[in-house]
Amino acid sequence: MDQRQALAAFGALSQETRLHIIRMLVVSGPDGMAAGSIAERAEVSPSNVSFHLKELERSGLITQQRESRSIIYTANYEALGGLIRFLMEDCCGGNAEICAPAAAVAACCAPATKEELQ
Amino acid sequence: MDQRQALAAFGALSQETRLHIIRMLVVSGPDGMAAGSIAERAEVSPSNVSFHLKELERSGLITQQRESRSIIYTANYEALGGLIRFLMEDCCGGNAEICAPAAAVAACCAPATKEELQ
DNA sequence: TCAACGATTCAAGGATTATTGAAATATGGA
DNA sequence: TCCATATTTCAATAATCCTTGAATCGTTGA
Repeated sequence: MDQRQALAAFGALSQETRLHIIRMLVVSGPDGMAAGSIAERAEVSPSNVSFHLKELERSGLITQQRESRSIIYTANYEALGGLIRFLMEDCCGGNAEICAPAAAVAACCAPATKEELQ
Repeated sequence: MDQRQALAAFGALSQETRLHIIRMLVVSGPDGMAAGSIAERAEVSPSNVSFHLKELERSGLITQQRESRSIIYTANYEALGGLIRFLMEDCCGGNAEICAPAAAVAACCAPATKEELQ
């Protein structure tokens, strides 16, 4: 993830509806969610959700794929991980005081595999 | 860090000049930087840097303190760490696939202390 | 082919954010 | 007190973003 992508991703996450959408999509995993379901659960109009989904896709945080009549949106785990990494390394310079507590949090809920730790 | 603060922080980081400022302030550490020095190194006008510094302060990512004629701005390490934590836990639900690689990065450059790992 | 469904696009309007330069404020020293 | 320095505030303009509802597009099944 380069700076250009990070700026777009930060902008995407700075809006309440979009942050809500990202959360839902992370929870729903690889199956993703149809635009209509997202609109319903986020309680926004179809055209409004479409606007925000486009913004999120532009930032690379989600991807779409058509499935019959529906369009299924899925969180891009790699991009989200890349953004966290950008925030830690590129933005905060790997500063221990900033990153160590965050790393501790991650270590608690999801220990990294050997491969990932190399 | 609650959602309201996180939204403001993401918005603050979504602008090139402000991201640049945060980077500089993280590097300069507890000593911080005077508004004038920031403006000079970021190559923006004093009034423009003042606008962005106010925005960053409003988001909680930096703090200010007057030192004689200068106003010194300092990165708020706690807030930055809190934002990373928010991104991992609240936004990404502690998802292993997303958080583990990021945790690995942090583990490389700045191992957490025993206390932080508890 | 036609109607219904799921979703996007478009245009208009309002709201927020960014930039600029001039004026104002606060501080310290002569 | 007066001037210079460091910075902010203000007003005006430009640019971007958000919301809304109507129109459009692609897909499916009758």
